[in-house]
This record gives sequence, C-alpha cells and structure tokens, in this order.
Amino acid sequence: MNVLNRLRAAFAAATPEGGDPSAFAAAVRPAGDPKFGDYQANGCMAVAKSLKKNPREVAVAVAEAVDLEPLAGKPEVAGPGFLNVRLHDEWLTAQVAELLRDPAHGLTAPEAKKTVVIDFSSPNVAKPMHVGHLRSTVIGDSLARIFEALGHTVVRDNHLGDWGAQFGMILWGWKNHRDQAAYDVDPVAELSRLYRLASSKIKEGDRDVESAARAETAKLHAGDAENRDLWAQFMPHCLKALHAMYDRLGVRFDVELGESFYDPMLADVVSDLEAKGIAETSEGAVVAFVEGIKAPFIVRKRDGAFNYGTTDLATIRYREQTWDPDQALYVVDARQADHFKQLFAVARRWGYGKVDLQHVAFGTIMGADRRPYKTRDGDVVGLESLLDEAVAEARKVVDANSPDIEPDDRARIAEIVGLGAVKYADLSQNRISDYVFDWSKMLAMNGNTATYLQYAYARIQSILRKGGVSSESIRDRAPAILLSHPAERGLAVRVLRLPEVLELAASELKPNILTDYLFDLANAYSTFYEGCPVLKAESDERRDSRLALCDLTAQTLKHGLSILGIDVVDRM
RNA sequence: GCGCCCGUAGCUCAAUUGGAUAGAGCGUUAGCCUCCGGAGCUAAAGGUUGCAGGUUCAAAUCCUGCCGGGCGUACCA
Repeated sequence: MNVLNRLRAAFAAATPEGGDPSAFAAAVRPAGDPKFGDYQANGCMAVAKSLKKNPREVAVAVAEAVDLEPLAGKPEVAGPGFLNVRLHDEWLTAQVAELLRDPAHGLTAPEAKKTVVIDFSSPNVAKPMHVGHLRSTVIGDSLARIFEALGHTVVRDNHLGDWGAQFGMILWGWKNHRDQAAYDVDPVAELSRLYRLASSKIKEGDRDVESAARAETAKLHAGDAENRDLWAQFMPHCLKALHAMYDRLGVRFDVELGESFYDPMLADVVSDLEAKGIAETSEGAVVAFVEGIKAPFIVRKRDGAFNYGTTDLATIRYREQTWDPDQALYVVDARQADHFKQLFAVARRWGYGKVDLQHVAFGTIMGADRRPYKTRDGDVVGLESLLDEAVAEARKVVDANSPDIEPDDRARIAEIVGLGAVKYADLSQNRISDYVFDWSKMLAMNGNTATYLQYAYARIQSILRKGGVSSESIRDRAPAILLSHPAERGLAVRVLRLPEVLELAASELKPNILTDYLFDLANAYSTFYEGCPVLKAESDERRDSRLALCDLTAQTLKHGLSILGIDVVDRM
C-alpha cells in the first residue's frame, strides 16, 4: 500500500476543470510540518493562477469534490490555498494491523516492471581500492537494492578497468623493475607498486616511460603473446583481491564484464559508426562530434587504438542485445559528465535511444583543505585501512558498553557497526555534492548515523527479549492497534511510508532519501521509547499494541538498512 | 577563453525539484538515570541561503549580472 499514491489518485480525480491532473497529483506530498496534518496538496495555487481564479476558492472547491475515504476525511483549506490531509486514526490502525501481517513490508509488485542495468564500482584492477572507490560501490549497491525491493529486475555490472593504459604501465614495470620475491608473496601489492612507479615517472614527465608503457598497451591489444600471457596471469590475483573487498562489504555483481570483454567488438563498432556517417576522421583520429561540446568523442585514436568511448558504445549495444534494459545507470564520478553526455548522444544517434541512459553522478571527495582528494602516493587512505579503523573504533565502544557479550560476538558486532558507519556516512549525503573526507565523521557513532538506527533496533530486540515475546508471537496474536499517544501515531504514520520513500529514492536515484526516512523513523521511535512504557504499559491491550509498534519499527529499520547494504544486530 | 557543477548555522551536510516559520548532526549552553539499553531524550542559542537585481500569490530552488571555489575542455578512464 502506497499511501501517497492513493492520495494522489484521489486528488487527480478531483483536478479542477482545465487543470493538469498529473501535475495536480504530483503536488501532493507528505506534510512539511505535523501541524499541517499528515499529507498536503499544494496544486491549487498553480491551477488557480493558470485559470486566473482565486486560489482559496479553487481549494475550497477541490476540498468539497475530492473523495479521500476511507483514508481521510475532507481536507482542510489553509493559507493561500493549501489542502491539509489528516489520515483517519481508524484507517491508520487498520493499516498498521494489516502491515503486521504482511511479510512484504507493504511493498507490492510494480505496475510496470522494469529491467535496470546498474554499472557501478568499476575499479581499475591492479590498483588498490581507496576511499574514492567507496562512493560508486556503495551508492550503486544501494540503488540496486532499492530497485530490487520495488520488484524490478536488476543487472549489477562491474565494468572493470582491465584493459586500459594502466595495464601498459604495469607491463612496463613488470619487465623493467619487478621484484619477483615480492610478487610471489603478495602479487597485488607488487603489481600496484609497479603501477605507481610507472605512473609517477610519467607524471614527472618521463617521455620514455610514457611511450614504452603505451607501446606495451598497444602490444597487449594487438594480441602479443607475451603480454596476453602476463595479463592472464595477473588477472586472477587482481580479481581475488577485489572480491575479498566486495565480500567484506557485502556487495555482489551479476556480471563482471570488463573492458577486455568488449575488445573483440570494438573494430566493428567503429566501422559501423563510420558506415552510418556518425563518425568521421579528424586529425587522424575517428571521432563523433556532439552539439554543445567542442571536444570530439574519440572512438579510435590516431595510433589506431580504441579507447573507453569505443568500449562504452560496445557495452551499450551488448547490453541491449543481452538484457534489453529499460534503464541503464552509470554510477560514476561527476567529472565524467561531459563524457556521458557525448556517449549518450552518440548512442542515440547510433540507434540506441530506447533505453533510458542515466549518469548517476556523484561529487568529488575533497581533502580537509577543501581541495580534491588526489590519489597521490603515500597519502591515500586505502579502503581496507578505513574499514579496519572503523571496525576497531566500533569494537572499543562495544567493549566498553557490553563487556558481558562474548568476545567473538563483540568482534562480529564491531564489524557490522563499523562497516555500517562508513557506508551510511557516504549514503546519507546528497550524492551530487562534493564532500569533504572527514575521518571522524566516517567513524562517528552518534547522531545521524547507521549506529543510531542499529541502536534503536537493538533496544527493541532488548524489549522483546525481556518481555519473552518474539516477532512471530506478536504477529500471531494480531493485537488491536491503539494510537492514543502522539508518539504512537507518529510511528504508525511513518512505518506506512516505506513504499513511497523507496519509490521516491528510485525515481530520484538518491539513497539519501532513504537514510533521511530511516533517521526520522528512528527518531520517532526514540520519542516513543521515552514517552510510552511498553512492558509496563497500563493494560495488556496497550502492551500488546505497543509491542506490535515496536516490532513493526524494528522490521522496518532492519529492512530499510538492508536496502542500504547495512546489517543489524540484536545486541551491541 | 568556453562548458558543466557548487556557494545554506562556528564545522559537516539536508531541504520530497517553486510551497507555509530553511531543517539535522557535530560543537556550545541548560536540564533528564526509584521505569523496558544514556551509542539515548527534552530544550536553548546559532541564518539577509555569497552579493545585487528580476520573474509571482509564493524563491535556497527559475532568469540576468557580478564575487568566490571545484571540475572538464583531442587521443588516460
């Protein structure tokens, strides 16, 4: 049951003569302030303006015409023409009781089931993952979970950088500077050392290394046996290291089709583009021009090599042929906005305009000095060490607060709390904005954090334990819901909102909409917790009703957090 | 130079895309353990939303111009 959609449908049906029903419906939203009720319809002013009528009169007419039963009665006209909706308590209690019986958390199958390809994480192999890789990985994973929760089909694709120029650098390093003993002990560490060595020499302006590395890349692409063998030898080690990180983060992929996978298709992509007059030769390269952007979109370099634009086009074609997706999301740094604008324009011209291509851009991570957090040797915060630090921090708090818990369990709890803190710190920000990397914020465990939500969950579990009841026994009892206290009502309204929140998060592609909701829910629970004794309620009926509200809150928090890729614990 | 993004409380960030008195967290201040977990709760202080105009019933949000920052800008991805 999506309450917002129900209200919108009702208001759409009551759209004033001459107004646009879909716009009128879209102006219905949760109330900004509790004193305005639970939901509000803001469309009357706009309609009145276009019809040159008095907005209050329009609002009064809509209030008379709209039928919100059984959810709510006649809306109240307020201010210049707002319509405030207050849900009936009887309806709320019935809905909460129904939600209690619903293992699907009120979520229903989508009207139009979509197939969504989500391209995320996509690191370059053979480079250690650092904090910069966290955003794409965590945001992409959460978006995938959001679409899945809504009943859509999701293809999670890790578009690995396993074929580009960085591999040429590694090959050059391998042939000139490798430490075989170090490689035998820890292949990935040695390969990344070689990469950094080559990379820093090139950055310092060493043209010899630059051209040598480029030549190695070219040989790899051309099928040189030695380089292909080395590539095949390195890849399993690189993948193993990446997978260890993904396993720890709880992130999985349906496919991992890296750049190398598309290599055999690239020549055909270019010739097809040329045949169709989309690409032309310019300054020795094969390029396509896109309106509004001066720089060309290069599909074949002057030296004959293909680059990532070519690969991305091949990927679009492959995905359409394989999954025929309705939507494809690219969870990639905002700095590549121009690239995607070009890519999408060329793809449309090429005949792939059916799929909704979206660059899910996120802001750059800045250092404490407010300058971009550059990946320079030495001062990079590796992802591994960030996670270890967060877990260690969580362990300290668990040790201090719950010494009675077994050490093994404390370790498990610390891992969940620590990872949750790091993920939530990233997910709770609007992904568009740049953000300042702040270690203490990443590790924070009070305020608007995953820990706060996990804590609310754990406190509820504690109540259930003390009361000798379980989620199942509460549900079996199917108690009547009583909403006499404002905090009880506040909880009821909120637990019913999950479906509409997820839909909003999916349409905006913003997980922070979900974190905001969960924080609001946990806050409402804390208020309830202070004001409404559960086990010591004044009657059995009230006790059972409150236990039900507790359990619904817990299940909503648990499910919501799981959609962010964050676990809960019963004790912490 | 051109293009894109951004500027909100002391700090870090929200604001359902034009809605009512701009909200949280941290920090500061004052309270709250005879009651289910104080990783908590209640309250206070803190703002000319960079500046100046404009659009309208209504602007942090839209348009123009400045100021300040970030990014991109022909063969890295």
